[in-house]
Amino acid sequence: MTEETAPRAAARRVGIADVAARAGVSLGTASKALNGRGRLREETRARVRAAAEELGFAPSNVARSLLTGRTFTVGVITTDSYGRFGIPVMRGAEDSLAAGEMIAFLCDSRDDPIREQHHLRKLLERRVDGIIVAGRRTDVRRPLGDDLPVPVVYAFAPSGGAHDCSVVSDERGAGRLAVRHLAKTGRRRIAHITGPHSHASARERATGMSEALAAHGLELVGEPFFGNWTEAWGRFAAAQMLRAHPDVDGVFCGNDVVARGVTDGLREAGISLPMQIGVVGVDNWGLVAEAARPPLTTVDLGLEEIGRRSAELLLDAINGRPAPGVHVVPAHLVVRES
Amino acid sequence: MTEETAPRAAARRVGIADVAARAGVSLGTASKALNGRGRLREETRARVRAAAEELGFAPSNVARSLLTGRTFTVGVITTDSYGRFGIPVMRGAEDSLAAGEMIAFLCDSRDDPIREQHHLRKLLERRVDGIIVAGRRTDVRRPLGDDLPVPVVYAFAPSGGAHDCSVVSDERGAGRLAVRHLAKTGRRRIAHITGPHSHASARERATGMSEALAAHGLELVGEPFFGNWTEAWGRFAAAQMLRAHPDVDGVFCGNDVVARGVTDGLREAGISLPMQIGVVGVDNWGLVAEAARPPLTTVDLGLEEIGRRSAELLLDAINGRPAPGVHVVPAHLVVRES
DNA sequence: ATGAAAGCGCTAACAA
DNA sequence: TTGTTAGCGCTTTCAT
Repeated sequence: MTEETAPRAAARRVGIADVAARAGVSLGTASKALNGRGRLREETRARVRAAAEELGFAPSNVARSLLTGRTFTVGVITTDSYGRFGIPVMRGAEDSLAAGEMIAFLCDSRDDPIREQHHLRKLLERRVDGIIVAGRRTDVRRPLGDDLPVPVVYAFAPSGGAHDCSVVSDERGAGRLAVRHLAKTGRRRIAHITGPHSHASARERATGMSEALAAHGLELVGEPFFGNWTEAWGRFAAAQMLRAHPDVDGVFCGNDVVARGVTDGLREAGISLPMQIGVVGVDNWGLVAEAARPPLTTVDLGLEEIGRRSAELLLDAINGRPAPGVHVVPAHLVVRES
Repeated sequence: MTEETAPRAAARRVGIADVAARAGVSLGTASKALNGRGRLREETRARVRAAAEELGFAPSNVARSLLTGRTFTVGVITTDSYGRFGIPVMRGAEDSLAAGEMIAFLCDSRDDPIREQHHLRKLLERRVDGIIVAGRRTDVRRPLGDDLPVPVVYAFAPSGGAHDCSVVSDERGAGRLAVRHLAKTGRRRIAHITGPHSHASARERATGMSEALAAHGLELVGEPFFGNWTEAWGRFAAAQMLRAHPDVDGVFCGNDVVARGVTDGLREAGISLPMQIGVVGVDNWGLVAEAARPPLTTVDLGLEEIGRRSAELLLDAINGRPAPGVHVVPAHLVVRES
């Protein structure tokens, strides 16, 4: 067998005992030195640290956890297969967690309650310190379970449980921001093209829109166009709208995908954007908003911030300071060219 | 304090000792009963199981791990912030891992080696059984570290390490499949619009394309259009191409985003698709491919399969059957209307 | 300032 | 068939 093909021998695991031996101290002393506890001579501390360094010692979190009862680990259960909403939320959560030296298990429940319970069990067996449940719809969801031994924070999709902690986006605020922008840029005849009426987000955004319209002394042109969250629907509805209300000068779209369809539909109908009609979407989904012609002005729901807040609230709860209730993360406008 | 506002008391953790007590057996017996080892009367086994069930007992994986040295946990380090490539790979990996009752820690290195080493250390401290490193470019990457105490599998971005195990997509095969499809549907004057020449994937796909063209006795029309992975580039290049070679009847695009730009560019130049020109992309990125007009025929690189294979190979390595080398996952054509 | 020893929750070898 | 016991790798009293 040549050097070339020989599999590398697995490195033996170095324990704190090895470090202690090399530094010529007892096991307990080594522990104190490495963790900065107890009273030790600075020289000893340094010697131990050096030994640990040389040996490439990585303390076993599992042994430590067994003793302390904390794993510095949380579980994130996402219902949307790492989709449009779960991803930014996860990224934000990881951000906050890393700051607390914690790390996250990722589980995808695919919206299946059975799978969700399975993952819950796996997480509990691993003694996570807490759990974040990230949904994909803004509609209220059933709690993960009752009487769980660890705190839970619901992100994006709020829990229906009375004492639960949820972090959600400001859907109404998004509608208000969008319309306020249209009004401020001089649009007076505003229409609305959005997704399914069965989605809470579509309804809430429309409600926010109505509030803002009223605040500006405006009225919606025609009825809202409820449809689905596709570009094709956006194009179709834009054409229809143009036929029914040729004098529209602003369109608030329920999300960016629809907005992109709307811009395409309008442009292909000979409208010049944003001169004749202003369009505003919701989501600030880079890929869609930036590829649209013109690039979309849109409302960012702050998904990453939802993730960050969720993780922070979870850490607080883990540390004995729970903050039950629904926490709303503000939305903000991202102005591009539409 | 009313029932309504009282915070729910944290449920006390139930241990195997509680189960044993309730079942009226010793601690060791309870363990055997629950794990199906040793010789026990079936009645006893049932009694213990029942007790565990009633108490909602969840065995502590951390205690078990300390003893057995296995955590049934792996780490996934992704370099692309859960982006276009990391996500499907992760989903596939989770798939395979769940089958082995394993669970994954997710870390996002953001392509920063410092952050990567930090995460590596955290994972090692938690005694993961193995690690998957998911990249975002197909270019070769530097190994995670040498002499690591656990097996590592590189997904998508192969490792440069001689004894390492990598799972990659078949970029050349993708180019070949695309051209073969164009040729089979009667296209004879084929052009190529793609991303940056600096990307290995752009070069490899072009190479595969050339091979397939040669196999069909065809020659590329003009030089390949190297640019960037954007729709705007696709539109621009399409117009340019049309001017230089008005008789083109097929375009192989380096990816779906470019392909979508190309279809828009061609359509807006008055070409009817797919009658006059056939277009094929690469990626099968649903969002893009399905929203294009017409929906894109494209090559799927099998990203989820890469994730699944990676996890399987990792599990094999963990179980003492490493399979070093570069494993190629085949691509396949997805026919839509373009 | 340092060492010795107990114990976290579980499994497995050995005794009964 | 069941009970008893010795650790897994570490932290943390309590002695020294």
